[in-house]
Amino acid sequence: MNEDQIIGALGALAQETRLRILRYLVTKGSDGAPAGEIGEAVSAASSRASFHLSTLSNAGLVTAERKSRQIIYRVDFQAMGGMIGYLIKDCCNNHQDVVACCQIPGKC
Amino acid sequence: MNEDQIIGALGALAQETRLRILRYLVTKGSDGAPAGEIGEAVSAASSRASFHLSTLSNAGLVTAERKSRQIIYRVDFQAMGGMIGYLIKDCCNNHQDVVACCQIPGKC
DNA sequence: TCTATATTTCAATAATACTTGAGATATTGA
DNA sequence: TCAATATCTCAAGTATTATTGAAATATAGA
Repeated sequence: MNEDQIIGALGALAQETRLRILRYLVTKGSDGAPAGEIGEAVSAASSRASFHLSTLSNAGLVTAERKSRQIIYRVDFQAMGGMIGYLIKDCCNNHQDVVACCQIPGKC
Repeated sequence: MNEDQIIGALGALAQETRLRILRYLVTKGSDGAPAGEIGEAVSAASSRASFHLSTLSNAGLVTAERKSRQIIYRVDFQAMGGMIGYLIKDCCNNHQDVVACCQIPGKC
């Protein structure tokens, strides 16, 4: 992941509706969820949900797969891991305070 | 860390100049660096550096301490860890693909 | 083919964020 | 107190992003 991708991914998550969409999709795991259900879950009209879903998709954090009339969105956990790994390693240089927060359950 | 704080922190990092400032400050560790030096390091005029530094500071990701005429900025590694820990735990629910990226050196 | 469903795209508007340069504030030392 | 240094604040202009509702596209089934 390069700097532009990281900035895109961080920017994609730095928005209330999109962060909620991502968290909702995390609960759905590999099943994912269709756009309509996602919009309802985060109380967003269809065009608004679509806009935010494509922002997340452009940032590479979610995938989209058409299944008949619906489009199923899923979290790309590898991409999330890539972004978070970049923050820990490249950005924070594995600083012990950061690593501790990420490894010790209940800490931070 | 609550949702608003996370969004603030993510938004603060989702900008080229600020991400570079943070990375520069990481290399400076607990010594930190004064605003002028930071601005020079990222090729930003003083008012621009000041704007981005206060954005990072408002987000809680860096601290500011006046030392005579200079203001020394430092990364708040605990805050960085808090943000990253939130992403791993609360947001991604400790999904194995995410955790693997963060723990296995060289992975992702 | 017609109709209903699911989602996206578009245009207009509103809200936020970024950059620039000028001027203000804080601190130090002569 | 005065001048120099370091940084911040402000206002104006520009750019980017978000919201809304209407219209377009894609798919499925009668």
